[in-house]
Amino acid sequence: MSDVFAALADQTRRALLDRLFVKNGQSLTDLHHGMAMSRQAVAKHLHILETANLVSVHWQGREKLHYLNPVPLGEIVHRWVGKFEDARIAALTDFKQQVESASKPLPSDKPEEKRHAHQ
Amino acid sequence: MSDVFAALADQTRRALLDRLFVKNGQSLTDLHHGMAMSRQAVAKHLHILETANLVSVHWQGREKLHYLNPVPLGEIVHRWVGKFEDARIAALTDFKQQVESASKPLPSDKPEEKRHAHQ
DNA sequence: TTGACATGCAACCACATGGTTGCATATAAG
DNA sequence: CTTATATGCAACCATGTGGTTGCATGTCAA
Repeated sequence: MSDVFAALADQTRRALLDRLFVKNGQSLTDLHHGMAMSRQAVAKHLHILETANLVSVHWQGREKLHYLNPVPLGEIVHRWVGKFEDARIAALTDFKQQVESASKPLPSDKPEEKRHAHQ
Repeated sequence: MSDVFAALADQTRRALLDRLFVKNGQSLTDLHHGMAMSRQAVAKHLHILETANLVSVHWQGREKLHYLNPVPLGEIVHRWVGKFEDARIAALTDFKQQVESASKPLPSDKPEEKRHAHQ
């Protein structure tokens, strides 16, 4: 779970996933091509994606082909994000209720970055 | 974008979001209560969530109340998950095509963790 | 068999991250 | 006014992370 989010937190790894979107089943050398870092750095990123189960691997002779694995994202993230999605409307309503019941005028209809006297 | 994923990559921060999910609009002290770390550590985490726009803030006297902001999650993550979702079927098809065109028998109908002679 | 190619492993390094403590400041309460 | 409360800021520290380089190993092609 943390693995998936952590894997996605890196720009390079998202770029690798993007490249696999465009063309699935690429080797390390393929994916390294055009990247501004060493092959080993790319290999490390791919291993992280593999561990997070976002990429599956298939050996073919001396080449290790990388494939997108969309399943864990669909399962795990959807469940998490879904939770918040459901709360989307409720959150706004709750905010109004809570702030109004605290007898303070509403500065906006959404909890924005209203800086107070502090800092 | 990276901010959102990075913010979610930490267990403590997800726990904080969970607590705000249960009860929205809590102060730092509220959220610190029961956590096995210093108040300042919690404050740092909250600031990261604030920066990632996952939490909005509203000052009320000397209290800083924290509110869930589900919008960026909905927008950014959904877009990414959707991308994977769309590629779900395509990935399987692509894999079959590519492996078969490489004149190798298909070991399974999905690119699983088939370990080869390596390692 | 020999050489080129694709990958893996390990040591190392700079910087980011998550945590601490101490102290300062603003607000509420007596 | 004084004191307690809620938060912020800054220095500091251990560990994790993203990158490097060098070398070893497995596989394909002459």
